Amino acid sequence: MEKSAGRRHDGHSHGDEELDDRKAAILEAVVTEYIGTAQPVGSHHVATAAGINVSSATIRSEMVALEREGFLVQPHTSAGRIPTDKGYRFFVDQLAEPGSLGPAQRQKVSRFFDQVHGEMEQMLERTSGLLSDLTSYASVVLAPGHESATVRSLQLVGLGPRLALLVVVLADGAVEKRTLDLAEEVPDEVLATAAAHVLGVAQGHPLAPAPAPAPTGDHAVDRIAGMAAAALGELVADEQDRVFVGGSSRLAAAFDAVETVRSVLTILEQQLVVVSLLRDVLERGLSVAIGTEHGYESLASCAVVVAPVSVDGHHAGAVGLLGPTRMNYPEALAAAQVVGERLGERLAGAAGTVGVAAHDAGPGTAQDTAQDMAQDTAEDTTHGTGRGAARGRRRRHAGR
Amino acid sequence: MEKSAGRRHDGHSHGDEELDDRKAAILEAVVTEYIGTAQPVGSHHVATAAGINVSSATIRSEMVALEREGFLVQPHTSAGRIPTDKGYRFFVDQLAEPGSLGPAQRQKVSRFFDQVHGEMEQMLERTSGLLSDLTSYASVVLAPGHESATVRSLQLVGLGPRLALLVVVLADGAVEKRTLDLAEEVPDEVLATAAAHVLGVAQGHPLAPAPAPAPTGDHAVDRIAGMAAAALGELVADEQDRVFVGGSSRLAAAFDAVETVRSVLTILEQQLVVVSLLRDVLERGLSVAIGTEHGYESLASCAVVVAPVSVDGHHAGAVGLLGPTRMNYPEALAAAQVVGERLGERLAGAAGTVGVAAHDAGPGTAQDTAQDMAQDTAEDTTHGTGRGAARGRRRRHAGR
DNA sequence: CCTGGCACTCGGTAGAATCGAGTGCCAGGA
DNA sequence: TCCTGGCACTCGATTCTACCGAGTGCCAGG
Repeated sequence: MEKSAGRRHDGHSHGDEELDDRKAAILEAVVTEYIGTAQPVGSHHVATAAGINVSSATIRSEMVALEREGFLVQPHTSAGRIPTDKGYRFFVDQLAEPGSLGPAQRQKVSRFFDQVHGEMEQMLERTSGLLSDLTSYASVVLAPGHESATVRSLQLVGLGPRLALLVVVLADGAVEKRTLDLAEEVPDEVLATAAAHVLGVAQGHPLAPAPAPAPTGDHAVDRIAGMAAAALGELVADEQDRVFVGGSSRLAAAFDAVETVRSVLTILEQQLVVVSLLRDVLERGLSVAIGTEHGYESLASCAVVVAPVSVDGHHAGAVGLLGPTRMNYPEALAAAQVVGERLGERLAGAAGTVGVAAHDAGPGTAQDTAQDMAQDTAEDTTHGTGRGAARGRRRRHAGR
Repeated sequence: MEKSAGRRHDGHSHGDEELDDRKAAILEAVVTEYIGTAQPVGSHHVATAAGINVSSATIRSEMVALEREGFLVQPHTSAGRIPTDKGYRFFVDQLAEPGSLGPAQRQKVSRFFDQVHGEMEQMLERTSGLLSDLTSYASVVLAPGHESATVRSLQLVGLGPRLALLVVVLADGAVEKRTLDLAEEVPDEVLATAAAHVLGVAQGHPLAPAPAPAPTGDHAVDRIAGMAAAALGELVADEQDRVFVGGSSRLAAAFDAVETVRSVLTILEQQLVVVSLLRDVLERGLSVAIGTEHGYESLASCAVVVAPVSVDGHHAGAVGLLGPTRMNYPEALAAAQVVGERLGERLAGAAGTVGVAAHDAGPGTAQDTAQDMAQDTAEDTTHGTGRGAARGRRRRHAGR
């Protein structure tokens, strides 16, 4: 082992190695084939792939090199090759064509966003269903936090003799609530006065821990106002990250080991984990995390595709896809990208000026929108690492 | 086949047949063993089971009869027996001892309900996690509908120039909201007036389609009031059934065929189906639906255990468990029963007088509560059919 | 009516044989 | 120097056989 005559065009060998065109083509063929069939790919298959014009023997020797460099592995001697995580990574960064959605899918998306209605929670939930439908992978939608949304309205509603509900409406349309145990009977007028008082302090500011309410003369009012103010603070801690998971049944189809399915489902159930997973990946500027690139052991056989949802320029949540490492990256990336974008537009519209979009837009309109979207996708899709990945490289075998 | 000398003590033979004690004991042994091991049970195993004092040969002949009558099946000749759905049904109705939770589990429940806090959605979600933890099955919590809850407060909050949010607070503490596209700019005062106007009509009544608001003089107010009233009607249709599913990863452990897992997960994702499933089962007065007893093909290998959640005497939602037909019925029934009851109490408390329970109740208190609960369970648990199932029958092998 | 005994069934396991996809290597040729 | 066809070899998957043993149905005797 460690044959001395290593074939490196490049001096350094950490991570983002270069591969000559032929190796790259072979790697691409292997990945593509394996994604499709889930079977180890042999040299012969690669030789017959489009765009490759060398014999299987040559391919074999190249494969040996690719294996030595960590892009491929053999499950056992005398079997075909399987891509490693590193192999997938190279594929995603350097090889995969942007890939746009098929027309049917594009139409699905357009139709969805034309027709979806209802409040944010419902919309996000359905969006996750859409993503999962488009791709056949499990999907995750991370709701935008309300960190920056300011308080628009605040109300105290009496529910029982000693029970009241604090209802806060934020500028982005979110409604938060919290029951307050008043400990003694409080007349409605006091509730109203206290609410008005707290609103005076909080209005226009984002939800934040306990903005101290200035004391009035009235003891009862002050007490209630204090409680409400404290509850405001708890609200922000309480319900900040909401996650919507869709299509978890797809996981069962994607993995054949029932144990894998179980462990992945377990992760998906822990919303905290899902949130930090998506956050981590996004923060590192990635849109794809393959295998062990994120830190979660039980997701070692999974890949995660994430796309940000931006409303008016700044990040507000994210959409993600969770599938096997042998997922169809181009498609998944395109789907996440498009849905994330459209969702962002939609959210901006809802909170801003446009309001609920016209239902039943005619087929003509839908068509146009789909066209725009296809454009966007083909041009803008940037998938890959944040570390200045070379873009627009290579485009062999032009004709599929 | 169709041996003429059928051994029926009883004349009629539809559904709820009687079994003599020995057959019943054998059936019970088979079910118990199979639930534990998931392996076909042979006559020898049954013979060594507690409470059975006949030879394996005798058991074999009894088993033949049980098979002929449809309580057992053989996967193939020369294998042990497996209970049929009918076998499980008999077991649940006639044989299974009520079964209470173990002390550790009881404590878990008590602790949970002592500590849980936050708003209803969050509580229900966690409750479903609790149930699933207790039993290792997937759990479903059906949120109480707001059909009977009356409107307490109604507010229109301006979000943008032509956008407002209708916020309705119901007497049970639920908050419903809906964005309204106002089509033109409307000053806040008009929104407030319109809201007050609609509230005058709707307050104290349950949410219902379009309670027509009487016209005032002001055209703008009337227009907004009309929109708000219409939105009220849509609210009731929109968000009526909320379902919380927990522990779906348990399904992967319960079934070994990945295809089964997939199809069950698919069902769980369709909330409508889950809702009507639980409803159906409850309506038929059952607390258990085994195999094909409910109509859903893809759940043929599942059993569903349901317990009602009643708040102040009337039904308000339900809790359910979904597992393989070879589930541990006594335990599942007890868990669902207890959690359903406690959840009901808790909900009644939240909407009524008690308010948020004291946190950090000392171990003494928790202990007492657990005791009460155990009592309740042992005495009251009625699991079985609505068709006047004979209760308190049979109790062989007293000493376990 | 129960029981021990007996012949029989048949799924599951183990081992041997076979198949074939795929490999590594090498000598010959462009 | 690099590619290619050829060849021996590996080894998982498949098939076949034998065999074990859990479990059965049946029957004669208690």
